[in-house]
Amino acid sequence: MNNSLSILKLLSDSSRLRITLLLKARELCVCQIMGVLNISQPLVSKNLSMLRDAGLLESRKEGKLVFYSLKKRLRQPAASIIDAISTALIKDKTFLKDISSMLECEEFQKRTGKCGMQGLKDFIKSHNKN
Amino acid sequence: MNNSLSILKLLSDSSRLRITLLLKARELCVCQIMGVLNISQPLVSKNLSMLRDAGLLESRKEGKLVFYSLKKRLRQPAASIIDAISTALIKDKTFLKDISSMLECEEFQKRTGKCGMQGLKDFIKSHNKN
DNA sequence: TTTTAATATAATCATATAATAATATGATTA
DNA sequence: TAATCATATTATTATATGATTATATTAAAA
Repeated sequence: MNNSLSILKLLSDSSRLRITLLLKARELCVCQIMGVLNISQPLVSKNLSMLRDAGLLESRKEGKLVFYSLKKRLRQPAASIIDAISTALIKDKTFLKDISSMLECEEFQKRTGKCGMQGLKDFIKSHNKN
Repeated sequence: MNNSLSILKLLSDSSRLRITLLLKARELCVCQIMGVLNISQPLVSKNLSMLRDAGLLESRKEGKLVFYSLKKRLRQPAASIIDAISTALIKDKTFLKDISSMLECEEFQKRTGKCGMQGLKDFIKSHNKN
């Protein structure tokens, strides 16, 4: 029961749930996540390591960057819970905005060729105003 | 997203998850729940009203007693999350013990003919020692 | 080899929440 | 009607947790 409880507790936080749903769609590095969610870097790092410690995420280093992704084969009940939520949130406003911001991020990075935390944040901010 | 988050937060508490799983199996009154889980009456009442306010439970009065049960047709993602967890916990030690205590409660109440909070607690306590 | 960029960790603060104790309400029974 | 039982609510305390600031680490670039 403790395992189920800790999964539920992890996902019951807004930042961690949004991160989880983003990483279900695509592998992302820390700076991309903070750009998309517009939350501080330490908070992103802390939440990522909590999710990784619980066995939900895996990570790989690429130079300065650390890329995180949702594990392909999760244990139960994590797999079913995440499926249920992502199904329920398919048309959720916050989720759709996050995904949209993520795609904009990618485009931005292809153009600039680097992660660019501050530039990324500014980019997202100006994008969200429209 | 807020709805999903509040469901997750509600179920991420040990007492509330155990109550939810019990009520998935059977309708119970407040005193039965406190007897089975061995937690205080105010805590049971508070958690029950939180779960009911979130739309997970329904209740009916019968004299002094208030019986609670899990709604038959829950909304998503609550329905799928609860299904996932109860499936994952089918052989969970705590869950099985709770179910077993619940059945003992029933038998006790059939014999005595009343809810008998204190007697119930003592009964469960002595039962758990064996 | 100094910088700078990206990430992680530590310390702190503020808020939220679980749990308990005390009290109130409402319904049955003596 | 007084007493008791079952439940609900309120107040309070203790703990947990989210968020921020500051600092450390690691790697690339100047």
